[in-house]
Amino acid sequence: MTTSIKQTPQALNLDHFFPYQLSQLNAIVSDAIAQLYKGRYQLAPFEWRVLAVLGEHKKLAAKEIGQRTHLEKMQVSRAVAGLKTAGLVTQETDSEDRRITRLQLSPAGRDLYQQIVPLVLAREAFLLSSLSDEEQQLMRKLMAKIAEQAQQLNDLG
Amino acid sequence: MTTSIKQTPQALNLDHFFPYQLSQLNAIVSDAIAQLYKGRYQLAPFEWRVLAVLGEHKKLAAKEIGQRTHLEKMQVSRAVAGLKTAGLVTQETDSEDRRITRLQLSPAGRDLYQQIVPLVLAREAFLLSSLSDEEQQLMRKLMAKIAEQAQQLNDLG
DNA sequence: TGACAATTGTAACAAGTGTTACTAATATGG
DNA sequence: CCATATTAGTAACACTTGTTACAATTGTCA
Repeated sequence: MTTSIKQTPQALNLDHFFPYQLSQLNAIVSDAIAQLYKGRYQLAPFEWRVLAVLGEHKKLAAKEIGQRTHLEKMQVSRAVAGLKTAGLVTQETDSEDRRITRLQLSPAGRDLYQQIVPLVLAREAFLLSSLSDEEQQLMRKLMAKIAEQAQQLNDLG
Repeated sequence: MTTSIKQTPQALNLDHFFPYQLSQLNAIVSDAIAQLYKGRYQLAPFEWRVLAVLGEHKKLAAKEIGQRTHLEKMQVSRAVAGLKTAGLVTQETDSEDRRITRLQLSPAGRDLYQQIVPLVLAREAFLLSSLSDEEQQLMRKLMAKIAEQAQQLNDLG
């Protein structure tokens, strides 16, 4: 729209550069959430994500987990390995297609999930608590708009 | 504010979880920018960031670069090593304090900087182009608010 | 001064992540 | 059916990143 061509030599100030601001925000928000599962429950970020989807859906195949978490299958494999070692998930091969392994939370995993989820949601609420409901709505809307633009660029290669 | 205590078992849906949305947005926005310096100029993300601050300020110490880019000193060291190998920065030890090495862009580095900056700023503009000026202002304001909340959490440990 | 602490930057190692290759199982199609 | 292709998941390798330890230089205070 407003593609005004400037003659002045363009300068870049990182602190005012949107993608940089975004990555900084993401870093501290991620840290704020990671605190909850890292120290207390010894989970890695990907493990936490896998645990989260297994909490909502029981008996998922590894591939399905990957789709829901947007993780590569290898990342899922490693996260599952960690969670199995910790005794948080159980694995059984599908009886109809033995290539597939069905995963679900163990009782311990479910306990942990039910402990963490309220903490995590409370943090999310705290993070957003200085925004009004309208502002929260708007924030998500604006994020979606920007995501759409970025996706366009990435789709080109 | 609206901290209503719910009795219903809380559920977590990743796709509606704000920190997750944020990390997804950051990922695609980062990719959209990285395209510009990765393929064409063979720069790593940290190298690009170091280049960016050296473009605005000449003759910085490695430590100062770290402060401005929010990178660890080791990350700076490696980025600088890469940039030196590529002939984009020059290094000389400070005459007053020989622990310090003063860094600045080489002519080639400055050329590259001046090529990349317009591209990068144009992408930033495109990313934000579906937002009105007011929305852009608001977006930054909301991001700052959330960052403040998150920082609070992280400062506690 | 001169011994000890602090600072700057890098090297060396550990840990994590991505990429490719592979095994096991199932689908396809001549 | 049997050879080939495809799919699910993992192992093995290379590469990146983080952590710790260190050498070199300067500051500090008895």
